[in-house]
Amino acid sequence: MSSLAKDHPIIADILEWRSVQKLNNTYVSALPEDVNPKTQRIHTIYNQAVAATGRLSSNHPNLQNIPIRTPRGQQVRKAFIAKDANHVLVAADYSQIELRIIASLSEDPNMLTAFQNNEDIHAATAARVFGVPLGEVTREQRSQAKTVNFGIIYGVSAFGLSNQTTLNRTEAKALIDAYYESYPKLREYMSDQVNFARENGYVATVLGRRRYLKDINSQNAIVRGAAERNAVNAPIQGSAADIIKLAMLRIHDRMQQEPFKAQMLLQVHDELVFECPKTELESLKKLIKTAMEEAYSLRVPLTVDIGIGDNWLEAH
DNA sequence: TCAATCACG
DNA sequence: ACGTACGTGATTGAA
Repeated sequence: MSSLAKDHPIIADILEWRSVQKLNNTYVSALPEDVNPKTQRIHTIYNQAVAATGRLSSNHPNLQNIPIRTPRGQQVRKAFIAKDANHVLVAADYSQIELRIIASLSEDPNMLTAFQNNEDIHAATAARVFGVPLGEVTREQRSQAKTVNFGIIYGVSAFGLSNQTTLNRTEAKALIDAYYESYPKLREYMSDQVNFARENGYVATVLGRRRYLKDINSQNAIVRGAAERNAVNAPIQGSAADIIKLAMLRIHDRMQQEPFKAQMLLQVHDELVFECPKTELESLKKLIKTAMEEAYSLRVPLTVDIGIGDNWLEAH
């Protein structure tokens, strides 16, 4: 709760101490213990049947939550390096895959147009909800639109949005209302998902994987509300998981065929990390980008950003 | 053993 | 009037 930081200097000090403590105890001190003496590498375990949406999860150690957001955290990520000077790390991540999926599934014309025109979706959303030209969107407006875009996927309320922003509850409600005015078919799609779940007891991803929602007709409004948010979120998060898994299979197949010496090392929900001999770099990049972008056809393009580096931080 | 906290998407 | 943003895993300290 950084909101109290201005009330007394000790608040900021405590928060900083906790953050340093977290980074040290969870990563800096712990990860060296996980280095396999034989391979001199850290090996994680990917679980295919843990997450309710169909995502992978990672443990022993979790390599899907390596820090990146703060400068100290970035120093941790920098420690993940290619095996020698002849190799680099390649990081390939889907751009806005969950919003593209909701645009495609809802068939909302305005959101489809934004992605088909390859617009900055958060700026485009801000322009619509605040009724200003795209070029006049302020940093603050884009930031608020971004928060709503993500919140929508989770089923945020005006209360939740007001806690997440500087907006009060009335302003947050106005923003959410303006959002649904801008993307009218989103609301329709979301209520269709909830109704489907009420009648069938489950929702499904693009590949047909189901999440059963036993509480969707609960008498308890709190429990029912959570299930309703799951009904909206699970097909989106789960379809993204389906799509990256298809991409991983295609990439693996093609790497075998060629064959490439490069290795697929990590999956972090919308990102794949590879270790690649520098000699293979250009052809591998092309393979990855094509396979990921063509893994599954939606009503909008899927786009993938690829970065290269001696370490995982630089590869972003 | 469990809840709180915080790291990630 | 009610409570109130999805999915994970690791660490910590109280019960």
